Amino acid sequence: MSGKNPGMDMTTLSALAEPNRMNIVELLRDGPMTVGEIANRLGLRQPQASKHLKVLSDSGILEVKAEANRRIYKLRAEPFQALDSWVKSFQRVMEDRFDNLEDYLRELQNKEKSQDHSNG
Amino acid sequence: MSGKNPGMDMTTLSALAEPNRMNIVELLRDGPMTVGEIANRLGLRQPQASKHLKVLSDSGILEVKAEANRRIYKLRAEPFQALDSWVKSFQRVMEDRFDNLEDYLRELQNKEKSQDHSNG
DNA sequence: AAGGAATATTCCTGTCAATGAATATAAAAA
DNA sequence: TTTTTATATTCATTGACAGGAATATTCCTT
Repeated sequence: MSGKNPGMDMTTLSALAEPNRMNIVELLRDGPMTVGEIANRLGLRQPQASKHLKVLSDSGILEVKAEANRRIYKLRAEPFQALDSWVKSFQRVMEDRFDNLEDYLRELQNKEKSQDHSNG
Repeated sequence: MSGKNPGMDMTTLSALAEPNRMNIVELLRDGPMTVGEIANRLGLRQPQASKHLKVLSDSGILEVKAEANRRIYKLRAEPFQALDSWVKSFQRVMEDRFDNLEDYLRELQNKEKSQDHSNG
């Protein structure tokens, strides 16, 4: 219960941290697209495209709609919202304590003195 | 020149897409911290901590301040701003074409007809 | 029903990156 | 100057994961 909440879903990040997958995500800005179209536009082989799309779907970044033979992939809003709030929470923190570095240095100095080994 | 701008720096993402590094970043919400303190609090060995900190620094997520013996690491605002604008650009796009899926389906149908192989 | 198109899955292989252990470097303390 | 503290770096090992090739599956077309 002592919330050590990582907050951000790691699968989202690791899914995006791969060039081809990032390219897919960027491509899908243009709207929903079939596997074949994605593979063509990005110069990927169909199986690799499918694999990357699976990773992206599993992580919740994309969703699929089966249309007969085709599978149409499109972006999902949720993970981007999650990323957004995560980033914002950091921006807030950084505004506050923007440069407590000097405070921290003084803390360090004090600790030194409190555990002072010199015989005074 | 034909701007195929990935926009988002991949090193930022891949740096964050590793649990220990994410933990470090989360920990540094509390403010700047030395290597030893980070290692202790996260139960990491010092060398591993240093290595992860190097990755985070190289990617621009952290910056170091050398203070005598110690190295004090702290968060940098810039990569979070970059992430923020990247995410926002997506949110805008998704608001617009939120569900052009049906449009796309009709496009598909049309293409089928235009490249119709039946003898008319 | 047969053939073909679109997509997914499996298996293998190579590569990269995280880990552990040991060691190097730098500064502080004695 | 020797020792100790704090941190970085090197090297070898290992595990995860992306790519390639082949194949399975599903649906459409004829």
